[in-house]
Amino acid sequence: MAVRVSQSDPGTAARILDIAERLVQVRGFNGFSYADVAAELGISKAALHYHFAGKADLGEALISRYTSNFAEALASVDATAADAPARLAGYADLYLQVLRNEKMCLCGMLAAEYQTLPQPMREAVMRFFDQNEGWLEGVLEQGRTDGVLQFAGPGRTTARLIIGSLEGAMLIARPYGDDARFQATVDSLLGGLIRPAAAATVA
Amino acid sequence: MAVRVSQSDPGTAARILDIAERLVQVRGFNGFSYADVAAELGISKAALHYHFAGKADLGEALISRYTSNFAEALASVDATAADAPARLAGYADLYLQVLRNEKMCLCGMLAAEYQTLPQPMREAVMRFFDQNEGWLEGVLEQGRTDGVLQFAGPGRTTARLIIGSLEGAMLIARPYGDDARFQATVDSLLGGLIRPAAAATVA
DNA sequence: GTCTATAGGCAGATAGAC
DNA sequence: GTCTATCTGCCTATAGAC
Repeated sequence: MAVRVSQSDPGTAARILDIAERLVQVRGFNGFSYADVAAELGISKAALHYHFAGKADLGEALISRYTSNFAEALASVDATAADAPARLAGYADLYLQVLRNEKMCLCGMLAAEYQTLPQPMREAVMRFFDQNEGWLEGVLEQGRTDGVLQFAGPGRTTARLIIGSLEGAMLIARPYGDDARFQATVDSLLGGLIRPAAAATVA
Repeated sequence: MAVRVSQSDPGTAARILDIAERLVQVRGFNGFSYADVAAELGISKAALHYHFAGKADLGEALISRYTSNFAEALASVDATAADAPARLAGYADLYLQVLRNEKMCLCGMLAAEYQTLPQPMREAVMRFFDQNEGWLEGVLEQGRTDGVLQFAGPGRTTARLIIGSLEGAMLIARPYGDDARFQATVDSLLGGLIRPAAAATVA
């Protein structure tokens, strides 16, 4: 009694989030229901409401966890990629992995449905993109300073171009079920940012 | 009696399409209902079913008309823009006009909801993107031949980059309600395609 | 072409037993 | 924590009168 968890069973809550996350990434927030999650998890709809009072709460939790997980992935790229070009490639690879599972980026999907989302979810979606912009801006400016990247204007603008291009490339590649189409688009985009002289160094 | 229209009243059908189109572009295909359209048009839901038997039929008609209208807009750009750079700018401006009305591209929105769409709508969505790719490819290859555009690889790949980047930039700019953000992204994208020397004088 | 009325189903959510 | 049962509301769609 002295020591106890302050929340509901993390195992079940996490499993709910896993299922709901995939459903949103495939079908959208307006394209899945509590019944879908309940059926897949093998519990009742009412039990879901115990863990997440309403769909809006579930949605907030989804974005929050997704953003945290993405931050970890970015830290991992920082830790393993040697220079800015490699970090950009690692960033694009995060998107490719999502597309390979026939999913859309969670927040890209929610951006499409933005006008139908409750306010807390809206704010959380924007925070995700803000986080991505900030990380990319840092990589881009560092790369330019190091002389391995080339682009005009502020890094923030090119960061936004990269995010938008990757989200849009995912959006369109998914109907065609064509990962190669996505990869070719990415190569074309990032190829224009890498200084030719430095390109050989990347291997 | 000898002469009569072969279809339902085009006026009402067109008005239904106008309202439904905007609703889909703002809220998504899974985010609006017959009741929304009926209320806005001031008729009953049952009357809608007279013009469009089911939601799927309405959806097909929406994409079909949107694709036709877009083709006309592309022809207009061809007719008014003097060279490839101007045509690319005109193309991007079509997207900006949509974003200004706080809407997403109809087919960009439907691409997000792709997995929930009936098969005929899926095919129509892809045809829209195919049309865009074809037009852009022509503009790009012509511009490269004329020495006013520069890009590596096949025109088709850069065409896909442009479509994806514009769709993605719209997708993300809309939550922020920031047209300038979109425009800056577009400038950054297209700026990399225009040959510096050729921008001022040709040959 | 448009209406009212309604069918039949699924949505998100709650009450209360266990 | 999970259940069954149920509520209320909205959804797409249809029947039949006008």
